[in-house]
Amino acid sequence: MRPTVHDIAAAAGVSLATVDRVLNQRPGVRHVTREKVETAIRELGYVRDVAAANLAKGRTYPLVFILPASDNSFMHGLNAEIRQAILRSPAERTDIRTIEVPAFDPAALVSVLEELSREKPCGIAMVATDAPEVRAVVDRLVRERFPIVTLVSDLTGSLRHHYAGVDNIAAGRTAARLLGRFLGPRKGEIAVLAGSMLVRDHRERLEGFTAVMAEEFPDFAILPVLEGRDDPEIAHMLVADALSRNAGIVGVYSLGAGNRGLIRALKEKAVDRTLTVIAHELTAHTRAALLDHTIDAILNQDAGHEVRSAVRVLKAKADGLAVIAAQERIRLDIFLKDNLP
Amino acid sequence: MRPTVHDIAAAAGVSLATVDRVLNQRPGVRHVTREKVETAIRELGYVRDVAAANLAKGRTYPLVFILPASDNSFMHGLNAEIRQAILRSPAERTDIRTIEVPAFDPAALVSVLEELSREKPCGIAMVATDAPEVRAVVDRLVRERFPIVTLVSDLTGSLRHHYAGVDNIAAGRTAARLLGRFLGPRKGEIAVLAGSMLVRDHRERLEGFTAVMAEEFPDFAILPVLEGRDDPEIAHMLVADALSRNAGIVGVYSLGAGNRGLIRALKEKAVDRTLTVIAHELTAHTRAALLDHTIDAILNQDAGHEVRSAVRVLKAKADGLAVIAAQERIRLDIFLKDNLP
DNA sequence: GATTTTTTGATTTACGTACATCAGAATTGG
DNA sequence: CCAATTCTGATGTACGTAAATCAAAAAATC
Repeated sequence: MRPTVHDIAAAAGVSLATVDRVLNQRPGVRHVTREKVETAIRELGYVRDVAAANLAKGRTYPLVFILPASDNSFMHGLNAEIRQAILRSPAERTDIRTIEVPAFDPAALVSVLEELSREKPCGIAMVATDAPEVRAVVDRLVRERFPIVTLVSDLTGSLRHHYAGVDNIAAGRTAARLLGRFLGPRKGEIAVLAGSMLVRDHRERLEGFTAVMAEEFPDFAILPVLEGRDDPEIAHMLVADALSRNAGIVGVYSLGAGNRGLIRALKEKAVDRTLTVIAHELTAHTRAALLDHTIDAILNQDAGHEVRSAVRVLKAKADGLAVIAAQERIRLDIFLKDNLP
Repeated sequence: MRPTVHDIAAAAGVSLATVDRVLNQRPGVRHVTREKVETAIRELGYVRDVAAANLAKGRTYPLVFILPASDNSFMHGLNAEIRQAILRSPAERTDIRTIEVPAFDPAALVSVLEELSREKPCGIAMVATDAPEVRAVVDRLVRERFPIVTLVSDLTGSLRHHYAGVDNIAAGRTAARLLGRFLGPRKGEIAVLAGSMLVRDHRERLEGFTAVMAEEFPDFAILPVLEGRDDPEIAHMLVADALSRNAGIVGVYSLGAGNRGLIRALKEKAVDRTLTVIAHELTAHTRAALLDHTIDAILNQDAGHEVRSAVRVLKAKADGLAVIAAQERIRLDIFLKDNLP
């Protein structure tokens, strides 16, 4: 049986009230007495029963998710997963709210964070825009003991407690190796379609991708990056144009969103040649394209896992508890035609 | 605020005691009264606060994990993860025990299950040996309302509530596509190293593998399966022998354990030729081999996820609650050199 | 209609913790 | 040594549920 407050009161030779004062850092305990209690806590290995404590306190965990107002299927999926988490709120004692901020707008993000610092939710999950001024506020909030996790996109060198997202450099490297190996001895050019080089995840994917291509598959030439702004129309235009003008393209890496346009361009322009294509994010469109061999592999991050992980981590941090690191690691999913969920 | 028992008592116009009788299916409630209460429960959307209930009941979840006594690194890892889960028991109110049974021995498994049916744990997780007599007991236990999940290896056509493991046919298919694509236009023979064809997971992996090879990469000839009994020594001998005698081998698929022996054989015999190798299970050895290019890809199932998922599912089933299906799906991890954890 | 049986209500205690109150003890300052 | 202050103990209530007891009411049986 795990020890209770009564046990530590008895062991320390003090009353329940004193134990309570120590546990909840209330004033009015002499230093020596506090030490006695803390010793007993350590020796008996007492850990507060969080469920009982939450029941007594009527505690809920007010959490805020800050998301960019981006209209792409990944963000829609992320939103949907947050709604699912909200549906589970009663059982998990969470109270989740989302705030939308303009995408790629550090100032907007900063002002939202400033405002939240007054409101005092017990945790913040944010899709970070990677800018120094954002890092500054985040670091300040962390020092003020706000649990903060970054979601999907991390904040370079900040003090955030946790990052619930994939390692995008590793993702880019993986894409490069898959593409290089799939292409084998063929030579040629490789087109890269990104959303915007202003986004950290895209920059990192590209960085990992070019690094491995250069190190291990130097026979391929990487064409200048096409920036599709995560928009299917623009992506379609850019890719169709590139394919028309350049017969030497043997591979495509799409590291952002807007894959609907990419797929359309591939179907129009690449019927005759065999192109190897790797894309990010599993959606209805990319799934269909994988099944009909338009795409060869899909790299994916599971938004549901990311949201659930963020919630678990924030709750744990709010209670000062440890997390299971392996459980909270967000994995890069690699989907081929054969292992689709 | 979510409704409590008091609210449904008031709404149904009955006393707390009656509500309690209905909720905990105690006798002594007239049919009409029970219906009134159940209507109120539905209309108010009442859901029992599991934490409070467990506190009141002093409930713990006695769980049993039945594992084969196999001496390979995957099973050691699985055991280690169960020990981790046992360390978390106090916080999770679980009470986990493991039972070892001889591997591939349906009779032993059946007798353990029979015994457990008397002991009445609140859930059973088992690495199933796929035999009709095992299925028969499992189905009987499920009908007697025992929560049962299969772990790592499933039980064909049984009524088990859940399978916490990967889809091994999909794993084999994925291995085939990776191997086929990595090999590209090269032709040649492919060696397959398995543990034993008596194990369902190995059979399924092979089935998936040969299916995709035949459909999509018919230019490769698959050599007769080498059965290494998951033993590094035997594996080493078999693979070394195959490589010596057959210069046409271009690829190797290792779908079982004993990869230490495989790796040794590859380093001895395949220095001169470029072999493409795909193996299962990420261990210290396979990881090192992936990093030094002896192995090209590793397929993996995360034992930690499997154990935690099994525990979550069993607890939920014991309480008659729903699980988050997407969360409990065990994914096939594909590791290249670049996305190792 | 009286009796037995079944159903229902009212009340209490408990789980482990939080939090508040008040009285009494120990300590400190003068 | 007394007063003021600081600490500590004792006690009670609460959270939402479980489980038990006993009395009272309702229904079923004869």
